Amino acid sequence: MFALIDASGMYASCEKVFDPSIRNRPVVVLSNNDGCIVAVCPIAKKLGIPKFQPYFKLKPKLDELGVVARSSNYELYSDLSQRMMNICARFAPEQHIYSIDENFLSYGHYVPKEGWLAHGKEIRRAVWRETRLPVGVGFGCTLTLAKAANHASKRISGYQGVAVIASESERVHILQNMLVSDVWGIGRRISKRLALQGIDTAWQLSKAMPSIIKKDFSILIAHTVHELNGNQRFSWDEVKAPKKQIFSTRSFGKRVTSILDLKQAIIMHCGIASKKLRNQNSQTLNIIVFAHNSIHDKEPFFRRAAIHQFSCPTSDSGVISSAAGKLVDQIFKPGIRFYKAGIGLLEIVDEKPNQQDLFAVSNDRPNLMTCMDGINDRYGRNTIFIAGQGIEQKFAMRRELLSPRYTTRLAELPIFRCN
DNA sequence: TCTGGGGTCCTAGGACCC
DNA sequence: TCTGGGGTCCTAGGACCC
Repeated sequence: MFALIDASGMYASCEKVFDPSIRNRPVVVLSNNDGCIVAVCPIAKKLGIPKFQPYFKLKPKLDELGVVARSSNYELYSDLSQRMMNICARFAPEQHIYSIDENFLSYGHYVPKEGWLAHGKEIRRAVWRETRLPVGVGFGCTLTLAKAANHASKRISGYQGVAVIASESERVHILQNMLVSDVWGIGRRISKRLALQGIDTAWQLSKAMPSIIKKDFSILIAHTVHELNGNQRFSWDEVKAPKKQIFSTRSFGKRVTSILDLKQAIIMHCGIASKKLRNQNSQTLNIIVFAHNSIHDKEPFFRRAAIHQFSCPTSDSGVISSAAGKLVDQIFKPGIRFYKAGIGLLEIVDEKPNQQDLFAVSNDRPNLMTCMDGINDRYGRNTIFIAGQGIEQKFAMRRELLSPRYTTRLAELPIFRCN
């Protein structure tokens, strides 16, 4: 059995934890640079506020409806996320953290003596008691069914936060009440094409012939059909597998026109991406650096990218940054108002501690990296960093509606007055 | 005044090779 | 009468996720 646990409207819920004054109000959270709405609390959802729309376009409507908007406060969300993940991990032998607000649990053949429903309720209670985050819990014998049950736990009436697919009747009931576009792995495009074949619900998709689905769509969608029928195709090891590519990209708070600013941004991304690389015990054989202006600006679209191949695999922030810095010289063009830049590590390999190569000399300093990661894990990201990323970044993102970092900064601790 | 997210994986098609 | 291979690498774009 697998479980999928996720926090509903995670970012918006986090904002409510330490600010009682907005608990009963509609709240939305914005993406980087206050660009788009990326999280909507249940009250705002009922008002019909859509996700992934530019904030400035919706602002008049939000003001009219009295919706509270907040900038993304990642420091707060990642801290609460860690607490939530730690609590969930207590309930099963294995956990996979799928995103900041979602995690899978794998139970193997274990069956809780209180039953799955009671077990799910206990997880929900524990997370609520210890973090004040509302979570949905779904159980199923495949990852896709666990996802479906999780969806049902929040969207189908009668479940109140916990849904279990352990019997045929429950499977049928949930899949029949679920749109095909809500199935894990079925997005907007595919569901439109499925609709042309008369497939509108998850149940109808589960009844389709996998061989025909494979021919008309892809092997992945055919796997999904099997998974909906309780036949596992997406394995635990696969979802836990290390990433094959790692990207770090961001739009700037204001347009960047100087090569120094662009270099600082790129080197900052190298720090973020190489840390992710080390966290999964991998190394990379190459790096791509890219930057472009905005399609919304008046100038013609400009985008350039450059790739560097390393002579031997590396995960050293310094080695990666210095290669990236040279690539910036290749892609920079004076006069371009850069809107976004980033890097990608494209060819990722497993770390081999004692790899011998007579001709390629590694410049990696694993001890230094371990030390740097240790300090940053303990004292917070960017306690120490590669100097090339600059100390005061002029292009830093706009976050005009930022709430305090209640749980990670002493100076920003919440204070409640009792009368 | 101006403003438009971030990440991962896959595939089709072009360019090139023999 | 009509017909023409097979492989690798790279890139842009599509699709999905949250």
